[in-house]
Amino acid sequence: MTTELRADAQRNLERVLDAAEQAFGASGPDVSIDEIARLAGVGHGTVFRRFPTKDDLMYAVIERHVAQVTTFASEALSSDDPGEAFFDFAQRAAELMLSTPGLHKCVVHCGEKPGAAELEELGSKLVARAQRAGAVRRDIKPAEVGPLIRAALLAAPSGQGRRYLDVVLDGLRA
Amino acid sequence: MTTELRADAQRNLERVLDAAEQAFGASGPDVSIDEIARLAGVGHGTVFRRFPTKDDLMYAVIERHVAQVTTFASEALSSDDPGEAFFDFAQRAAELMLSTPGLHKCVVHCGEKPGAAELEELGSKLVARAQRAGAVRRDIKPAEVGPLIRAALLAAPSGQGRRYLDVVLDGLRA
DNA sequence: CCTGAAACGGACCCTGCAGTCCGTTTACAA
DNA sequence: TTGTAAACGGACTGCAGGGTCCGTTTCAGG
Repeated sequence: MTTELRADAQRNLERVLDAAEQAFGASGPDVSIDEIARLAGVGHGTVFRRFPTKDDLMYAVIERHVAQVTTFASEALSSDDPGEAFFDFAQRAAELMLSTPGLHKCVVHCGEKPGAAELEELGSKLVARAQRAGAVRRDIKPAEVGPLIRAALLAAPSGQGRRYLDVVLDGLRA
Repeated sequence: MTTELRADAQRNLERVLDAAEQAFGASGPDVSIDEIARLAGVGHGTVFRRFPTKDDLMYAVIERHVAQVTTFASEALSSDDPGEAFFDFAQRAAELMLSTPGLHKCVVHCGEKPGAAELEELGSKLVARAQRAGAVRRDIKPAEVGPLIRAALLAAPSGQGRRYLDVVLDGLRA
């Protein structure tokens, strides 16, 4: 990819992103940059050189996860059972979310979407297809599905995420 | 009630509570005490004399609302259609929550429950009764219902709260 | 090596906010 | 009216966290 960077810079960039992912994922948007820098074994000036703003760093971390979920979505789209594809996708995406509870709060904090245009589109297709197939209720817009699921997982008191998700998914069925 | 207070103190106490309710209700737990004091037309020292800690103030505000919801619950318990009672109650409670979106975040912030023991109990009865009557799915614990509904409303992008609630309530039906 | 540019990291600045203190004001009772 | 205890409110403190600066270190090409 972008390898216009000096070797040490590249290395530190990765360390910072890893640390940030871990920290934000565990504790949400309120972790301090100092904490992240400490985790990364780096001065906090170094963090700010790469990401002029705390929010920029958060965006970057979220983008990584969004990319992951996006591949889930495109895989699901290649399945030929629309209903099953949708619910399986939701399951997998939720799984990922459950492993990094703090990131939800970050997403909320960011007025949503860093680089989610593509995911948005794939997701919409996925939902629309499932609705056409009669597997998902019609009175809901594709864009609302994500927030709803995220909300359920957010409120789930650790360990209960699965059951909360089930309730919401059942609520989405036609 | 507690009228061991000088007249002006009593008056200011109410102003502070009103202002805090409005501020927390609108913007969540991050509003500053200064802002609340300003809204109440009071020095912020006055706020701290009554509520030694910001969290204490938040508790007080939440307690008010909890009391309100508790009366809803006890009214619902006196109805003789368990299913309808439950879903009506949820509707009314949600209505109240929707009018003060920031308060949810406060509740989350407070590690839950300030004075919710009674509500907890009434709510549990309400849910259990509805489950016995076959109106609500059995694989959910009464204590989980509140958080689930709160979550859906939290994630709803203003105006959509109603639809989100419907999804969750449908998910709860047997 | 040697050298210049790039990267480093911690000292530093600044803002915002929770919580304290104390001199002044106000309610109320005698 | 007046004395006093309660209440007031704003100045002040301490701290945490975001963001900047710059002297020092490290990489990489010649």
